[in-house]
Amino acid sequence: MANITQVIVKLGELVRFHRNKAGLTQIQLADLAGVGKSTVYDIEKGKSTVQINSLFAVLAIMNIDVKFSGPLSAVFEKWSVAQSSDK
Amino acid sequence: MANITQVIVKLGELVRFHRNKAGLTQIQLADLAGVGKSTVYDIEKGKSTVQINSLFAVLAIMNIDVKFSGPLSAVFEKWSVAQSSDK
DNA sequence: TGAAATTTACTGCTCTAACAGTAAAAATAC
DNA sequence: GTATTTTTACTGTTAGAGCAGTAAATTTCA
Repeated sequence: MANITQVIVKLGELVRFHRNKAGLTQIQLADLAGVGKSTVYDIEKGKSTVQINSLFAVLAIMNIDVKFSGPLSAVFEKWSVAQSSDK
Repeated sequence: MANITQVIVKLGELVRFHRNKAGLTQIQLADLAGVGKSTVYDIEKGKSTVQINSLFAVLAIMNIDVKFSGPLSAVFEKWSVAQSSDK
């Protein structure tokens, strides 16, 4: 699953699946997420140029969690908390 | 970590952290990812309107994995494979 | 089957993301 | 300390995302 396009398409399918199970229409989800109906359609269709705020707004409504993990995630997490306690 | 803005800001910090550890400048990363230098800057700054293809291209270079998980992810996975074996 | 609801696929319009270029600010190296 | 690199923060331009409206295609359901 390296290909970016495939990830986005799969993500769209995941959104649609959750929306259907939730019994929502695209328009209803769009209204809830505060985006246009075309945007929901684009996301489900796997359009790669949607903006992350639109995507994340939709994901939040569907309770779909996003997790990013790099090879240095653990190190970053420690560094991150150290940063916030700096003066 | 519910707030979308916070997630995006944190993501930008994660990218910057990985980039620094990799010893790359923003321009080098931008060239590798095939995006403009401003886009890398925007991502690291936590701009919420970057497009997912730009973001994912950068994440791929940094070997940062993206995982989406909703309450129905397991069900979706089964449904997904069932779909692909349909005629 | 046929009617209603939903999705798909267009439309034009507006707004802005992406971009390279540049310059100032900050960080790093010497 | 100064010079160099890098980052930050602007610019104007261009391409296209977002959007509501609409209509056709599809699905749902009685």
